[in-house]
Amino acid sequence: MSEIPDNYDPDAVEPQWREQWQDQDIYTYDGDADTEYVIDTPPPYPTGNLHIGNALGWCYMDFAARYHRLAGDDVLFPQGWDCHGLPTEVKVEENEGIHRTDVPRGEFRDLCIEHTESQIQAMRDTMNTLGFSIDWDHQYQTMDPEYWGETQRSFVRMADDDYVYRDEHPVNWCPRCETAIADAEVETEEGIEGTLYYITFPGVGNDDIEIATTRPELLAACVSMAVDPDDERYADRVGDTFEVPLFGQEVELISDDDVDGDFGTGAVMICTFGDKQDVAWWAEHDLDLRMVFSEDGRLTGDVGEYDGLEISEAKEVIAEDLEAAGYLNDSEPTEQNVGQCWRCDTPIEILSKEQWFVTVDQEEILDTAQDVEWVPEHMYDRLEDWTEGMEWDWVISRQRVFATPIPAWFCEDCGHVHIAGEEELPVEPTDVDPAIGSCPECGGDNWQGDTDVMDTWMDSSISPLMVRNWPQESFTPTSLRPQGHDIIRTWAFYTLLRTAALEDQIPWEDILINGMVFGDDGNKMSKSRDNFVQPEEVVEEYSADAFRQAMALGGQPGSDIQFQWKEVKSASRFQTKVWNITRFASQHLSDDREPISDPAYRDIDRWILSKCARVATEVDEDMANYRFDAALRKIRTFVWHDLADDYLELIKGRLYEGRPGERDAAKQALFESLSASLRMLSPFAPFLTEEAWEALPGTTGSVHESEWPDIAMEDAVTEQAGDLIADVASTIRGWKSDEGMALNTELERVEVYPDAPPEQAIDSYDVSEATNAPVQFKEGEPNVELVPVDVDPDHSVIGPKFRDQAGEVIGALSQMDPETVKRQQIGGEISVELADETVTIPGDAVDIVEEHQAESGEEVTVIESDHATLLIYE
RNA sequence: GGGUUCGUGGUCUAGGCUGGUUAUGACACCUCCUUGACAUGGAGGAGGUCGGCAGUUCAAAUCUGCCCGAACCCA
Repeated sequence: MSEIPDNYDPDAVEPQWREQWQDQDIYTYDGDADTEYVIDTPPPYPTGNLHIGNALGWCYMDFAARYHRLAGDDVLFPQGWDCHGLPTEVKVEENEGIHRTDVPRGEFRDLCIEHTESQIQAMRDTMNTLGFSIDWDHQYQTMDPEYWGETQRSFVRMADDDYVYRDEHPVNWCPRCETAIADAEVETEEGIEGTLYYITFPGVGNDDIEIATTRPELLAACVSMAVDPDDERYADRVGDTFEVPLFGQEVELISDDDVDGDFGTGAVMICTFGDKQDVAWWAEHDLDLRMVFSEDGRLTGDVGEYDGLEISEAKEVIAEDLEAAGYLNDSEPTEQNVGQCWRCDTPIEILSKEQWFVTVDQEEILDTAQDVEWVPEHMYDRLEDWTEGMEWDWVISRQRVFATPIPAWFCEDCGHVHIAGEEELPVEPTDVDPAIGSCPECGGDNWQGDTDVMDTWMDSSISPLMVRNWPQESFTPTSLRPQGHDIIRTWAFYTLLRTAALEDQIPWEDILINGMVFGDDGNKMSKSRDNFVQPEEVVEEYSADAFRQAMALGGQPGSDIQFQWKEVKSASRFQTKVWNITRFASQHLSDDREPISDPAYRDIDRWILSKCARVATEVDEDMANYRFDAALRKIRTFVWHDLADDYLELIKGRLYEGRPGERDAAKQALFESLSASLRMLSPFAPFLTEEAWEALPGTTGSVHESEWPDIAMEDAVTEQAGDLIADVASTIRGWKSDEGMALNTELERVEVYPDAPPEQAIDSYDVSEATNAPVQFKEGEPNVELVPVDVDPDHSVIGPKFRDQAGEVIGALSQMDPETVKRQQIGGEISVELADETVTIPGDAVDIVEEHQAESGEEVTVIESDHATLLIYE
């Protein structure tokens, strides 16, 4: 016996274990076990705030990590930080009141690093609060030279294999961030209000033509015009020449299938570049290149008086001038879709720039993706759609500062481009000259280090390699990649590409896509809707364990879930229940209890152990398949209903006043089933189960270092017997409650007539104790009137036999007198009269529902329970 | 416009792939009950045309098609 607190107080318990676990290093990865489970944890952007959506993903990882540890795997649960990027630069500029060009590059980088470190600390705190079993010895930051040096190595190797190349090509350009961005970083904003202008292009030696455009500011970049080849309005105009209004260049009308004849006037101008379609036409028809935008989004070059105007200004001024000059015929409001920078929502432009690219080999990426197990399966479709729709290679250079430097130099004398050798990495080419010394082309030594840096996805897309200690160790795929569906086209896509290119392997065995977390009102969480919940709030009000359970039960992994306070509340109640069960057990168990080799188990002991064994097997499978919702539900049902409601009540008699041998057997089964329950529950509620584990006499160490239950006690016959006993006990309990009796009211006797003859004699000891009544299990029929009350046809027998007559047969059966049906059933066959014939059905095609009824005046109460008829004598 | 997912009592959710009695559980609601782990508990109850329409079938929440509605991705 031991004394443990009456109440479970998570506010006191959780912080204490949090600290203790840190000292104990219980989540440490050994690295030399036979079976491993390695998580390619997402490196979040250090925003300083781990929001509830992140928390859902981390809960899933932690459930998997803790489960695999119990299952005996050597688990690696690392944590990285994707530090580089524009938001930090902007934040630092804001905080310091500077522009990034105001200070030397190195100094600006240092400010970014300092800022990032404080942000990481805040997020680590939240992760620890929520009890994630991260191995902090395996932490990485992409801004550390040890990391970005490897990003550079991956760049160098991919350049050697011709995946990386430098070229001039149109790229998406954010004029605010003043950098190239990849397709994946462009988001299309729908329904932007714009104006559609109808503009006359004077014919050169022929009639004028009218085009419609939303972007008059691009007239200076106009290099051609196009119509649908099937458009009869322009059938004989293709090949004619026209003069671009205001700017004067002459352009030719061409035809192309991609022109939408129904839009505007059916004629469009082609500019370099208004959008991707322009790029396609430009390439296909070998048109001129007229770049009129600067990197900061102003008109420049051959634009005459409009030089220096911002795009939006230029649009207005040029429209006015067109009108004044008589070229503008009409204008009307229109809705358009605009590509925007995903970081700052600025409409992007397309500029032709010399940049670094990574080849997108669609086939290689899809082959790799197909070898990965996608959970849920359909998420693979998203990747396939995106991959097949890729038109351009991945532009990886960015014109920024806080990112991995591109390890390359340009020879100022001859223009030769030199890429670093692996041995000189990590390298900041703007600070040092290449190891090669003089230029291999011209022998000069005027090197200009590349000031461009890499897309941050170049860092994070090697995360599985880095987790696997690449390149020191040969790469074997990690076990799990968890991530949100919003970054399938980026992180998942790039990682597949890179691992295939660098190591010709899959990056991970399984990819688990988590859904989004909505607010309690079903809407997307937002501060303005006042449905915004921060994980810390939930911990404060209830507990981290309750939060984790609510996340698990929100829905099956992959689907979006709704955060619900009521789930947290019910989880919290369950924890109280678990605590009380543990408290009860601890009152009866002692630390010096020796396990008995051959306990004198009664039926109900074998029953709870058999159930427990089956639950452990089922939950094991659910956990392995990432069905955390189903797993936790099964554990809860078992603990609450089988263990607490039924088993505990049934063994109280033995525990309080049983003979020693039988009492010890009950103790042993109680210990086994509770200990197994705590272990199965520990991935979901690590704090509660650790506290309970410690309180439960007979356990040692941490529950998180224990093993998955292995109870070889599954036995269908015993379960059937136990189900009957539990059924009888709870039926009597329920009846007493209905009758307004105390639960311990003494009864003269209860006779039990099982519906199906049990395969073994039923042990009535515990149920008699629990109900305070001698319970006798009888064979045959009770000596009370048995009244057939209903006919229950078996559709699966009658259906196939009578096919389209089945409905009629079932209808007729239900009209028959149950008494008559029963009499016939005893003879083996039942004849059923249909509208115009009589059919015979086998007796086993129906069940007769019968009720036992006490004849009036008898001193007995008859109750039908799930599995038996009970005769209660008071 | 294309693709994916989803629609189950008041709310959230399981089941759906593999069609067959009374459709799971939680929260809320109503009634009753302090019994030696637990009133943060226990016993019982009410509440559903499984989005709609058609089809396949003896039989559809489940399979098929169309429609309506929602979310996400892409154009």
